[in-house]
Amino acid sequence: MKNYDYKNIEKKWQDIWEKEGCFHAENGSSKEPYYALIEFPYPSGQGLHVGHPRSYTALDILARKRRMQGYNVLYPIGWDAFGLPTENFAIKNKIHPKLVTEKNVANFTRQLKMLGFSFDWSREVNTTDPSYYKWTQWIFLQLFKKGLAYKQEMPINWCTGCKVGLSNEEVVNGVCERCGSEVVQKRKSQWMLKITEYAQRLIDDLDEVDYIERVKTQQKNWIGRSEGAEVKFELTSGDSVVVYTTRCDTLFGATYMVLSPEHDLVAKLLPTLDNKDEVEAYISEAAKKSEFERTELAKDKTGAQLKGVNAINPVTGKEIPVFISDYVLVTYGTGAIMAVPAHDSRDWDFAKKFNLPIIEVVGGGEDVQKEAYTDVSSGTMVNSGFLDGMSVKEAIPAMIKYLEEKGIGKKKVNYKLRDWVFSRQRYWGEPIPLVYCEKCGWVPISEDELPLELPELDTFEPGENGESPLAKATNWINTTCPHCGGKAVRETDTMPQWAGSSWYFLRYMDPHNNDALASKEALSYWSPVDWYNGGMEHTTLHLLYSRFWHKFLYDIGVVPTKEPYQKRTSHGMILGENGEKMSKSRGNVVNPDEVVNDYGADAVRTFEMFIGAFDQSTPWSEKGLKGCYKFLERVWNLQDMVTDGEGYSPALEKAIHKTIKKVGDDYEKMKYNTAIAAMMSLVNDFYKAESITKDDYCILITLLNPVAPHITEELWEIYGRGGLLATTEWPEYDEAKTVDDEIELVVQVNGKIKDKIMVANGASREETEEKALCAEKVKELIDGKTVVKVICVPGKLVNIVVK
RNA sequence: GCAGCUGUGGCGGAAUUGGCAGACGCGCUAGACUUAGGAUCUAGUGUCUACGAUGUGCAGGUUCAAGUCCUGUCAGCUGCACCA
Repeated sequence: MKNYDYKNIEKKWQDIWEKEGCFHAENGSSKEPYYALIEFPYPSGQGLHVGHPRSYTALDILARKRRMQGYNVLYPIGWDAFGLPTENFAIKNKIHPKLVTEKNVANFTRQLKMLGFSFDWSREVNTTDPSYYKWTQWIFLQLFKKGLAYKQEMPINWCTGCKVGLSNEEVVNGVCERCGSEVVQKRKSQWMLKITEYAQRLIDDLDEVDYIERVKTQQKNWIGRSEGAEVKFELTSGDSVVVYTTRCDTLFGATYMVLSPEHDLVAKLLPTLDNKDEVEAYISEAAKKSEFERTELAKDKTGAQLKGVNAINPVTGKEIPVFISDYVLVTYGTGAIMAVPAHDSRDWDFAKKFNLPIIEVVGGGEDVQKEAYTDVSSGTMVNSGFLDGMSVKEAIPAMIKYLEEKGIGKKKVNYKLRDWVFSRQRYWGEPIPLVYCEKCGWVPISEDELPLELPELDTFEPGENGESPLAKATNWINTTCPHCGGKAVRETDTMPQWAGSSWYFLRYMDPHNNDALASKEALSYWSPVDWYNGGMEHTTLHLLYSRFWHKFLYDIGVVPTKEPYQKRTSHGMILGENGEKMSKSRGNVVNPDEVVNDYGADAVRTFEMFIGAFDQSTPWSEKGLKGCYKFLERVWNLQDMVTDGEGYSPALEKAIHKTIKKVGDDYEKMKYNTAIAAMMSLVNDFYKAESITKDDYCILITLLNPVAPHITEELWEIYGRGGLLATTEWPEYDEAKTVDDEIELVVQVNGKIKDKIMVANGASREETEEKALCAEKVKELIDGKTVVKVICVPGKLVNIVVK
C-alpha cells in the first residue's frame, strides 16, 4: 500500500473530471432536473477566503449526492465582477479594470478548481462580459418601459470617499459600507427602481417558498408593513396637512403637529411666519447634518414652532401648535405627524422639552405626565368622546370608520421599504442604456443596439462634482435620439453591482444564448432554483432585489415562476482562530492555498463541514483541520484490512446500514458535522473488526465521496466496481437492519438512573416492566416501599415511582 | 431602544425534539513501539470532599422525567436605528 499522497491524487482526479466533463448539466434531459446554487463570488484581489468553501462544499455535497441519485444536476459558477474594489485598484495602479478582473478571475478559478467542486465550468458567466450585461441592460429597459425606472432629484447618501451615491443599504453606521468614509446628504438626480410597488407581493409570496425562518422574518421586518390611517388636518392659514398614524385611536390626544423640515408646506408657509428667521435657521441647520449626525443626537429632541399658524384637531376642533423637527422623516409616511405625547415616547420627549400639554386618552397605565403609555394590548379609551370605554383594538377601526364617513381620513398601509437607488457615478458597471433628448426626454436605445458597451477611457476617476467618469468620453456621449433623430446625449451613470447579480441564476440555465437571456425551454426545464445557499448579509439586499426582478420578469412573461428560489439556507461565518472576524488588520486570515497545500483539498473540505453546526459561526482551528486529515488517513490505511469476502461483514452489517441512513439524512438537513461524525464512528468500528470486505469498504467510500471526492475516487479505482465513483448509485439501506435485536434500557427509580437491563427489541410492556422490577439494584431500592406507578417507554426506559 | 440568534467539559460541538447529558473531533494524562517524536497504537479524561453526590448562563415553575416546555432575568453576537 502506498502512502496517502493527496497532492497527486487530487490533481489526477481533477484532470479526469475535467476531461470527461462529468459534471456537465444537460439541457432538456429526460432525467429529473436539480438546480443547486451558491452565491457567485466577487473576484477580489485577495483571492478566495476560507469562508467561500464552506458554502460551496455544502452544496457540492448535495449536488454530488443528487447526481448519484440519478438527477440531472446543474451546479454552476460565475463571477460577480463589477464593483468598486476592482475600480479603485484600477485607478490606483493605472490599469484597466477589465485586466484587473481577468487576473482575479484566473486566480479564483485556480483556487476553486484546486478544491474539487463539481461545478459545470462550461456554463461560467461573468457580469462584466458584454454578452452577459447585454441582458442586464435589456431587463433595465423593460423596467423603464413599464414605468418602474424613474429619475428623481432627491437627497441621497453621498460617500465622501468613493464620491458616489449609495443606497441606504450600503450605509453602515453613517459611513460607507465599502470604504468607511463619512456619508453625507446630497441632492442629486438619480435613477430609481420602484421596488416599493412589489412590497406586498414580496411579503405575501414568502409563504410559498421554503426559506429558513430567519430569512423570512428579516425580509418582512425590512419591508416593514404597517397598517394605519391618513388624517387630514386643516390649518388656520387655509392650507391642510395629511399625517400618517398607526394610532388613530389616540387622535383626541393629539396636542400638536410636527412637520419634517423638508416638508413642502414649510417652504410655502415660511414668508408668512412671525418667526421666519428662527425657522429658516433651523431648516438650514438640519440640512447640514448628515443622517448619521441626526441619529447620533437622537435622544435630544430639537425643533422650532411655526409661529403665526395653527392646525385644527379634526375631532376636538381645538387649535394646536405646529412645529418642525428633524425627528420626523420626510421619507416615511407623509413627512408629517400628529403628536400624541401621552402615548408615544418620542412625542413625549418633545412635549416635555417644549412644555406642550400631555392629555391622556388611553387609561390604565401609569401617570402619563411621568412617562408615555404606549401599550396597545390593554387600556381603555378616555377623554375621547365617542371612543370612551372602548379598548384600543376596538377604537382603531371605530375611528377609521368615523374618519372615512366624515371624509377627513382613510385607512392606509405604509412600508418602510424605499425605492432602490440604481445610479452610480462610476466606470466599472453596466452603462444605463438611455439617452436624453431635449425634445423627447429620456428615451431607451433600441434593443438591437444592446449591449451598450463601456467606452474606453484613459483614467477612471470620478469627476470633480462626483459626475460619472463616463462624462469624459465625449465621442461616446453624443449620439442621436432614437425617437426623433435629433441630437441626444447618453446617460453617464452606471448600474450598481446588485444589477448583474439579480438575475445571474437565469443565465446559467442557457449561458450562450444570443437571442434571449435564456430560452423558454431552458427556463421552464430548470426553474426555479431548487436550493440556494448564501450569507445572511445578503438577505435584505441581493436576495430581495433578485426576488423583485424575478417577479417583474414573471409579470412580463419572461420567466415561468413567481419566485426564483424554492429553498434558501444560510451558512455561518468562519472566524479566525481567536474567535474574531477574519480580517487582514486582525492578522487572523487563513489562506486556502496554504492549507490545501499542507493538508489537501479533501481534508480542508472535510474540516469545513465538520467544524460545527452549518448555520452557525465557528472559529477556524488548525488542530481541527489536522484531525480531519488524520481521519482521511485512517480511511486510506483501512486498505490493510480489506479481505476478499463478499457482501458486508456480519459483525458490521448493522453499523453499516445505520450509517447509510444517518449520513444520507444528515446531508439533506445540512447536518454535515454529525454525518462526518457518523463516518468517523464507522471507521472506528472497522478498525475494531478483524477484517473488512470490499463491500464494507466501498460503502464507506461512497458515503464519504461527496465530502472528500478525490481520495474516495482513488480508492474506488482500486476496490470499486469500475467506472467513476461520482457516477455510481447512492447506496440504499435496509430499514430492518438499522434496528438492534436487543436494546439496553435504562431503569430509573423516582426519575434517577439506577440500573440498566437488556430486553429484546419489541418486547411487550409487561415483559419489560417485570424485568425492570427484577433488576438487582432496583430490588434493593424498592424493598419495603410501595410502587406507586411504573412508567414504561418502549425502547427508551422504565421509571419506577415508589413511596 | 426594537428585531433575530446564541449561552452545554480545558476547546469546537452532539443529544432521534420531553426519556442514559457530553456522540464525534481537538487538547490533556498514562502506557506501548521507538535513537528520536508535533508519527502511530492502547487505555483514560464533566465536576466534587468520589461507597455516593452533583451538573447544560441565572432564579422559579410544569412533569414520573427538563439542555429541551412555561414565567422571569442576565450576558454575548448580528441586523435595524426617531418608521409616527
